[in-house]
Amino acid sequence: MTATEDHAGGPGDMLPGLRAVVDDSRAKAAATRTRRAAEAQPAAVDPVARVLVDVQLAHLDRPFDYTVPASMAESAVPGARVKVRFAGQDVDGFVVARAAASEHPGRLAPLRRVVSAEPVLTPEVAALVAAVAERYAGSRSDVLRLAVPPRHATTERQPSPPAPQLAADPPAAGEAWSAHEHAATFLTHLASGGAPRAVWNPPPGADWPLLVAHAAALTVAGGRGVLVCVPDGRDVERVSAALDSVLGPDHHVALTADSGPAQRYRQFLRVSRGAARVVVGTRSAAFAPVRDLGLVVIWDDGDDLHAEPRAPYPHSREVLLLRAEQQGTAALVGGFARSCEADYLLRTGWARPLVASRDHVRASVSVAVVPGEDRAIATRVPSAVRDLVRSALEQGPVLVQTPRHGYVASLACERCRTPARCRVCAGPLLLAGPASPPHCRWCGHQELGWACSECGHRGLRAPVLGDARTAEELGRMFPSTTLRTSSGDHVRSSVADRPEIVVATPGAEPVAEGGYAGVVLLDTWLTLARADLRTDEEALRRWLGAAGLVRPGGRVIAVGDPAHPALQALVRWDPAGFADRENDQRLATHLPPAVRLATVTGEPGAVDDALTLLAPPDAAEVLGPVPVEGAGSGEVRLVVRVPRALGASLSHALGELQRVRSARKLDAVRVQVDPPTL
DNA sequence: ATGACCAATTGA
DNA sequence: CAATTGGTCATG
Repeated sequence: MTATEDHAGGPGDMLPGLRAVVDDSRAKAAATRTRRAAEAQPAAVDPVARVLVDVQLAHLDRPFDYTVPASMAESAVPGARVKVRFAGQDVDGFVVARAAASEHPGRLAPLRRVVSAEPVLTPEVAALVAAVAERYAGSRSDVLRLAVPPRHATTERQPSPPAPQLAADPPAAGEAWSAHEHAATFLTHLASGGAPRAVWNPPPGADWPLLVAHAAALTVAGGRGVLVCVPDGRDVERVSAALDSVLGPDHHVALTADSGPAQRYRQFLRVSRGAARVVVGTRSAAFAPVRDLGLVVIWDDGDDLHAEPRAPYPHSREVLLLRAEQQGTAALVGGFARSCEADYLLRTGWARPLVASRDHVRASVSVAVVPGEDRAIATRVPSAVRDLVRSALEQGPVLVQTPRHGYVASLACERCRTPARCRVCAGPLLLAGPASPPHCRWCGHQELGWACSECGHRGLRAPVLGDARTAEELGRMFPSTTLRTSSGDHVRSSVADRPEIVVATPGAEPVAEGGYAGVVLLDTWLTLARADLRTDEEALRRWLGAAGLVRPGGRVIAVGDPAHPALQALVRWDPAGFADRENDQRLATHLPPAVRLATVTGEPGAVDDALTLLAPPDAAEVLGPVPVEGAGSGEVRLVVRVPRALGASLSHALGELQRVRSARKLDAVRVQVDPPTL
């Protein structure tokens, strides 16, 4: 409507209803004019907003300046979500800072809209996101997606109830930690606001969630916040319960992937608003905006669940260590096992060991290894194991750990034991389930009418079986004992203190109230049979994880080769010595963590371009490109490694590669720094 | 990415 | 000589 039309007829000519509409539209037009004017008018104080725009392109991964309209002066705070015009499009972004002036020589565009004045990206987390992006040669926008959960407007409108008052007297942490040498020093520093850093290996049977809760309570009593990262939801539950028992209810939040968007955002806001000072969660929690962070804890850092599967694939341990460094916090890198990376922290002097004395460990558990009996005998349970189970059942529950289905080695002829091989490619045959035909592990060919190449027999046997068959076998051996299984999609979180047998796959072991009277580790040779860099480290981690659930004075028995170094480390309960020796080997063979290693994967042409663009440090070793293993993707992979001290320059070179590649519109390649497997 | 801009190339 | 295409550059 134009001004002329506006005044075309007198108001008296109009019907009352129509007149109201016109008045209303006039008022709206006026309001629009004033709003436009206000927008054109920049804010009186700090009229420049530095904005991180959510754009995928690597070379645009830096802040851009916008003017802050006066109307947004109060709401466009650092950390707020905004919409801005960028390269002709409306894109999302975060305000990372406000400034009095801009370095940018051209005209600045105004912020389009403040989506929410809630400061969800704190300066500390923004700095962490930048460091993680740099470390993993990724973009900040990718890391931001991992760090800040999606907004939930309804939830945001609700206030976050503050945590109740702390009990005046936090329970004695020193007593809980008394089995550990040097614990008093560590805890004293922690309580007084210091930043002690430790690699922590509790003795078998230790109630580690309770120890974490005590360390957290000391930190909170000293006026600082705590962040705990654990591998999975069950561990979150355990630590959560321990925190409730030590701190009282409502002092912490639990962040897990499987809560819905509203619940997730509510918990996030409780943290960012300072209503809760302690956070426990799975890997995404590593970015939680805990106020005045004083302590970071990672439990079982060797578990591959800590490795983020989305670009740029950061590992919780590295995120937390970067954070401890940036924010000057204390750190606890804990687990029954000691990862090579944790051992490296001790070698460089970055952290100190926090472990129980040998005497205490010896008194806590006895571990034995027995060789497997003749495989022709149709049982996997040697008599020594049977005896241990029988006597342990008189005291309480018994845990039996059995390798997963996925680890089943090749099938063999039922009669002559000749390994069954694929007729197409001679790969090993596997059984996916009881009803499906055997298939080849290499080419996937389904073998319908298999017959043994040696004797012509048509029956197959699996030399090693999954948890269901193990349970069956044990059921026949102990017919009057209750038998439970925990694996795959029916994971049990705990079992009562009753004489029963619990068969579980690695990582799915239930906790026993009061601990297991006995722990049995079956088929250890199978876990060791995988061909991977970390096979031995991973095998020992799994065994220690199960054996750690034993009660003080309980017994552990493993079936396998007593001469194997990993099993010897188990018998001596020596995660430290094992990690140390393993790291010596890594050093000699130029493998992580002694070196920093990265891969570049993609189409052959794209990887070729990347290779010419990459300017790695002089000492870098470039291997490949070689075709990626696994059925015909056609992709190739480049491996680049440098001495550990040059890790940062390698990361930087790879980041630069991605920026140049993206600016020149070359085909994408996937860069992975510290890939968990190779 | 997307759009702007410039230069070289093509067609009448 | 204009129209078209391809490359480079910036994005606030």
